[in-house]
Amino acid sequence: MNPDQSFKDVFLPVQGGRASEDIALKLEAAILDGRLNPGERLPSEREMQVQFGTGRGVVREAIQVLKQKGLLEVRKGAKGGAYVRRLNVANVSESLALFLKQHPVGREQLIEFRESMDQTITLLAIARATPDEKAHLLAEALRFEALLREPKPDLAISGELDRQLNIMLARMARNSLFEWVMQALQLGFSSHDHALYEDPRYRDRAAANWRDTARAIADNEPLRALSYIGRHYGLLRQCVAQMQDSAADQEMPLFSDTSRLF
Amino acid sequence: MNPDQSFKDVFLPVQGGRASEDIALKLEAAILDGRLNPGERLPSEREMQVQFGTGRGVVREAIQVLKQKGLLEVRKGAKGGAYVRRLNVANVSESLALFLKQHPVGREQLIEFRESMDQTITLLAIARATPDEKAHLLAEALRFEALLREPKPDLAISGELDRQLNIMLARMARNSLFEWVMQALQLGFSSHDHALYEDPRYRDRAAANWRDTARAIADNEPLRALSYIGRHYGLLRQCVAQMQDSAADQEMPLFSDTSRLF
DNA sequence: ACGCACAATATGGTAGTACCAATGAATCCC
DNA sequence: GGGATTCATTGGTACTACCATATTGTGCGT
Repeated sequence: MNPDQSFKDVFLPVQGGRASEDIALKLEAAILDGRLNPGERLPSEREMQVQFGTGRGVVREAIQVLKQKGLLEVRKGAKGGAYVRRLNVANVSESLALFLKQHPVGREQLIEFRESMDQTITLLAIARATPDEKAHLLAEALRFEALLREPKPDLAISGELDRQLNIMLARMARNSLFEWVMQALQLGFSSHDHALYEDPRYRDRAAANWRDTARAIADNEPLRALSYIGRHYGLLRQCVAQMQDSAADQEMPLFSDTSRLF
Repeated sequence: MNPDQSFKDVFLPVQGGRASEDIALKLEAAILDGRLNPGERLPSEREMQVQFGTGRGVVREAIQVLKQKGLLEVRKGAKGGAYVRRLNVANVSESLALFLKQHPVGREQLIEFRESMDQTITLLAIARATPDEKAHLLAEALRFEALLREPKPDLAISGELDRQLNIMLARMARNSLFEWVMQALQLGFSSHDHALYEDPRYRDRAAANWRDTARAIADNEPLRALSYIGRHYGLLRQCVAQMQDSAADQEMPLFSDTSRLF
């Protein structure tokens, strides 16, 4: 098949009703099956307008949709235009976070889910990760612990490090799905863990627990590791329950006036 | 990240660069915090065009984005317009499926992930589901088995029933996250299970195994249930491996997982 | 020849208008 | 009173013009 021909096939006039959707679907299909690769640049809007035989508006709307999906990146100015982009988990996380905002899930459900994932991840990591990786995880856990023992630890940095530890562990499980799901959950809901390290009463215990977990993994002790995982989530449950109690009087104001929006 | 939430600002024209994004963010925020509820209708495009002080194009683009996100549903004609919609898992599944199309994950990784989820789900379901639910699951599993024992079973119906069984089981775990994640995975990747029921050599065994699993759950026998779960995925692994052998000439690279390290 | 300011150009972003298409409601005719 | 017709509302599309911005080229001055 002539690559030029297949490339030009993407930009054919649409006949159906919803022109912008058709164009978006054509472009998406072209990207997904490799006729358009990440980094490549689509023709300019005015050019596509001609090649699709439509107005510029529908081309723009199609580009908007694909941009929102994370498939395109649009730049202004000369040599600008729509560039094919490689998807990353952030798009899935965003979609998931949006969904969970309309379908609020209980804290306990979220903790429970993550706990079960972490258990599996830990077992897989012990079985599959290299000794170097395990040593590195332990070293990072120790660094994390030392950082949290500072008199005034930087919570932003420590939160990021905690996130990194989780991702590192998930990666050691040698199954991208665990890594991605954990990442997606964390991107939208790191607030709970944040609380754990904010409170000085839990901070040290949580950090020490991370260290023990990493050591158990490095020592190839699955049951001990699982025990520490359970302890981590036990602390988390205790912490969020306590925060909920102490902040019981703080009431969120209700927004019920739709008239002010327009 | 921090849009100005002063309520009066929504009346004013946008001054920054991306007007359509601003409008989309405003509307999304209004939907998420309840100022616009599912079923409600937004003003017409021409009306919003005036109220936002912009052209109609940017309003349309904003609506397109929110429609793509699943937050709006647009109808034509009189009494048409943009209606606020309640999100469902399908949007997350779609996003996940799109991501996985650009980051192909190995069959084994997918099976492994689902197996670990199913194990947890099964344990939770045994502990939490009512006897009625367990009896119902068993009844459906028996119906499923009977259907697959027909001389020429309808694979479309049986596939749907298998999906229903999985969702039912996930629901019995009393944690929506498991249900949603399983649903999201199934919506995009039911092809593997389909293969299991296509091959007559595996069909009967897989169906009988579903029945045994359901019975073990109904009998509150967690270890036996886990054993059957393992057997199910063992069959699935064997089946897809066999199909891969028989179609060895058709090679598809499953590992493009060469993501860079940070 | 070099470098910096300035102009030209390409391209997305926005505004505005006009018209088409579909849909539901009001109206009219039998 | 009921069915067909007309009408108004509203999204869908086309076209044009202009603005904002970023890259590229050009020319002037040193």
